[in-house]
Amino acid sequence: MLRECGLAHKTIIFVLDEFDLFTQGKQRLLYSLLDAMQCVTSQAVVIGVSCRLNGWLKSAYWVVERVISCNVHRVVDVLVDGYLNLQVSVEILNLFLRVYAKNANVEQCLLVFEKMLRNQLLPDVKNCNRILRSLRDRNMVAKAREVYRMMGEVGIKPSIVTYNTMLDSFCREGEVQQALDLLSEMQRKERYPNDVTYNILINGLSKKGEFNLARGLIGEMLNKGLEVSAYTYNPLIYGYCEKGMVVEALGLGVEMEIRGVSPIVSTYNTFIYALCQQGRASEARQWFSVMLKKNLVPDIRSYNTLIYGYCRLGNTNDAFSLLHDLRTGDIFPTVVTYNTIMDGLCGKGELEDAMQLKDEMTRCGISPDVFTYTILVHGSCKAGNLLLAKELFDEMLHKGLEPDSVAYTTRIAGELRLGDILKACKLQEEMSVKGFPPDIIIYNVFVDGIAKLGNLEEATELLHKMVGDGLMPDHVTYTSVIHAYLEFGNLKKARELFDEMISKEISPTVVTYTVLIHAHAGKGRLELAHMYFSEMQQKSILPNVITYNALINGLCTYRRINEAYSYFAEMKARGIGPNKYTYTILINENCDLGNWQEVSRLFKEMLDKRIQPDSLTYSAMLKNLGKDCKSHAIEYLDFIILGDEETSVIAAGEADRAVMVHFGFGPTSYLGKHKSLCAFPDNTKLYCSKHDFIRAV
DNA sequence: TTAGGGTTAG
Repeated sequence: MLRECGLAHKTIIFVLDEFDLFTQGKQRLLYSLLDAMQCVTSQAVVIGVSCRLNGWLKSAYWVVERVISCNVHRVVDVLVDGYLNLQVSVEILNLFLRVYAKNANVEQCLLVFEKMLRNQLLPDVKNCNRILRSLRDRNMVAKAREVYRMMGEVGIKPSIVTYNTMLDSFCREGEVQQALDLLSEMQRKERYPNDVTYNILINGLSKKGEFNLARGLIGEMLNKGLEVSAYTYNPLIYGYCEKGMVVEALGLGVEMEIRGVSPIVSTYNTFIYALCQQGRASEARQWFSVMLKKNLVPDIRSYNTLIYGYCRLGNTNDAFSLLHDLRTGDIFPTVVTYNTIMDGLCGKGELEDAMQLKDEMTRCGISPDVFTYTILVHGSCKAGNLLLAKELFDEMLHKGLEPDSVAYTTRIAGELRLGDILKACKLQEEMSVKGFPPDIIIYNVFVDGIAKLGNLEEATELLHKMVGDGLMPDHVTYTSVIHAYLEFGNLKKARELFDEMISKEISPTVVTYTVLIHAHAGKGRLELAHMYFSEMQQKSILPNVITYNALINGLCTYRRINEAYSYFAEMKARGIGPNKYTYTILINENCDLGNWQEVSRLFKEMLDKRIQPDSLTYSAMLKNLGKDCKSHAIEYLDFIILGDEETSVIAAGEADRAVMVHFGFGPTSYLGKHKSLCAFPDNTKLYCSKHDFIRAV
């Protein structure tokens, strides 16, 4: 049964018989023995080792796991001191290394490793690799290098796994050159790289943006007849996507298929994420379908990513329908799923719906986390409901959730928006105490907040003072102050700050140029606006839809509509899609000019492009209608409303207000079921579906 | 390899 097998000083070593070990009674005995002996004497140690030849390691592993879970670490000392047969000691110590590595206890791993080496006991290379992997996962590359060196010194021959782990460590640190050096060393030692080696290097190179070198390695793999898999292509695809090079990424997808390499779920998830980030949710959805056609099962990440894509576009309806889809499958939504939709709702100003979703997730057993609260605090601030923001922040604290720097920053930005600089400063001090020293973002929040409140000099001072905290103002800091000066009408001072920014070699961005163009064009300084517009392009800073809108708006304001139209054409030609702002600006101008046919054409064009007009678009169209005409429109509205159960609650007399209430609700479904909306003074008709019309009015 | 904080337009 229980055999005493060695007694030295106060140390007792027992060996358990395999048969007994697996009976429940014996397991209990072992536990109580461990407990008891630990209480009686700290040096009392139990090691159960099955001495049967078949499967003895498994049983011993089981015992070592228990010994470790009972914190009887001193067993190691007994073993290295040589109380047991050397061979058995090494085997058991290897088990300790294995269990410690499995428990991610790097400190104990290193301790055992070093003790073994000091006593000329050589650990198995597999366990050395386990230690190296733990160190890699903790980004302890220097220590990993030391272990690797010690292995060499005592003559533990590295395996291919050793090399691959070290290569991965170097790559994760961004030390691709060191990785390549090690590759040469491998080849010198005739340790030939395998597919994993190449995959790791391709990953490292892709992260550095060295796409051509990475692609070259794929070529090398093929030449050597090594297996090229999705794990080879994924890092490269991910690297391209991260740089926004979706065309190249998708091209690699095609290349994979040609070479007979099957993409896996994560490959498609990468495509989906990249497309969603660029606002191309419909294309992302197509990849989702491709995945299904290939009998691959989308995971929660696929769903979360696509939901994110829809939310980015403000399309929360499709996001909700995906939430429903995944529930009907075997996949369960996570806190990320809910947070994503809640952020989408907040972005549209639908705070109440977001709050409801918070209740719903709680009912489903998913606890709101710091992200959830930050999203809602941000949403409440945006909606101007600072009281709710405070309540939510406090609720987060009461639940024992620790706000991180993002949560604090969000709250501070809210206080500043409402003008409470003192409260903002207090929160910032609290943040510092909690170990979040001011970063560039918190400075930018203060600079922008203070500037927007009209304290321009104070903001400028803060911009110059942050250097004292070791933080350099960046393009956002300068853009904020420049923007504030422009808004308060001091164009000259704004231009001076812009020059200062350039002289400090802080590169302006499209946002910087856009605020300058917007202000100058809006104030009739069209030549300067044009100057900035061409200057940015000389610097390869590409204008976006907002830049064009700023220009078009200025040109319209100063009745230079032909030039406005030529920019309108230019942006389309450059693939920059006009949005609801662009159309509203042009519709507004054409209404002022009485070009009703053009208004009608523009309105139809935007609906055709599935761009949802909002209250300002409709106000622009309705503002110049004669009273008769307006009442005609409202009569028509009544006619439609009366036939519609859902909206019939709106009293006919309140139709005008109802118009405003229903503006901007959800996506327009322009189904081509035309009905006339209203007639302009020259009898031009505006057409849209009944559905749109109700939304509009 | 999915979610949150800072600068832009009607």
